[in-house]
Amino acid sequence: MQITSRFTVALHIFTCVEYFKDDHKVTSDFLAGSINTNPVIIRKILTQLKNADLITIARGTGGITVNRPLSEITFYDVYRAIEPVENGDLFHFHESPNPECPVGRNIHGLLDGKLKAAQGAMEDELKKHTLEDLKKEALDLIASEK
Amino acid sequence: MQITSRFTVALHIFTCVEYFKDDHKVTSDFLAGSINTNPVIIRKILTQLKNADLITIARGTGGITVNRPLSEITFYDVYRAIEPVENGDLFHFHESPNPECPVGRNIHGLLDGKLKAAQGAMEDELKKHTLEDLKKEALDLIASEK
DNA sequence: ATTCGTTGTAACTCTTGAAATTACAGAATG
DNA sequence: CATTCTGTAATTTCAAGAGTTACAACGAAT
Repeated sequence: MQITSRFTVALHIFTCVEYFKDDHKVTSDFLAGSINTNPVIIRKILTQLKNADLITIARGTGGITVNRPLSEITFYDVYRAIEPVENGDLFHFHESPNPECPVGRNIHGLLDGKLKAAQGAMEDELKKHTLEDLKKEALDLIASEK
Repeated sequence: MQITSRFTVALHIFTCVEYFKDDHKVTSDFLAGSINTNPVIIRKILTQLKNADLITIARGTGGITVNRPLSEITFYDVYRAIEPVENGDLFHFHESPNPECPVGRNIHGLLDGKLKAAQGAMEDELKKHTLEDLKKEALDLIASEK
């Protein structure tokens, strides 16, 4: 199983908002065009980002405002906003090992810490990158195209 | 989305094999009892572990042999054997961003490295633990129960 | 050689979740 | 109040995990 593409879509959204905010009104329709998906998908993701207090959305007129300086929003913040995964666990444990088996009743205790550590390592890596980095790199990369 | 429980089941299997090998014949039925699932599920996972050359399975008589010293099998080896995830990518990227959009045609280049790094951090953490560690900790923990 | 206990696998169901789509009500602005 | 968006419900499609049944293939013991 993979982590949903809504996460990369969310990062794509932020990049578009920054890149286009002075030239176009950035609506869900506009974003859907760049990302090549359905506007409703975009709106659902925007709602998640809004619920996480990362952005503000203007109704009627349309338009997205980022609530914090880009340098203070990490990939992890976006990841958490998007992944409503069951109590945040990356690894899905088999539900009901047999408590009458010595291995079965201890397997959780044996593995939980290690799995959490692996998940934590991934998340810490996501914390290293901010939307500010992403914006800068995007501008550089697009500039170098020409 | 979460990583399939087949991974924790696989680790459970290895622990059982080591813990019970002198007392019981460890068959897929026996394992299914400890893990509390269906024997066919176990057999499918065993087949994956066999294909990864981690174990040998005796037909007819039943029984599982680990092919390498436990200290030379890491959690990552088991993870790779179990997760047949599309070209090994943890993060699922949205398929077809618009190539006519400057952001759309560059988003992959911008994110791929960072996502790989995050995945790599998680995998490196899994590489730190071997089945030998798991066996020892299991024996300790079960001994401390009494 | 036959029987018996296992494994290997196909086929099917059930459930869940992502993604996409349609439709329309609600809100803001000119 | 008309226009332009967002918010959201309802529905469909698709893929994958997990579980189950059924049975063929295999190996060892008697």
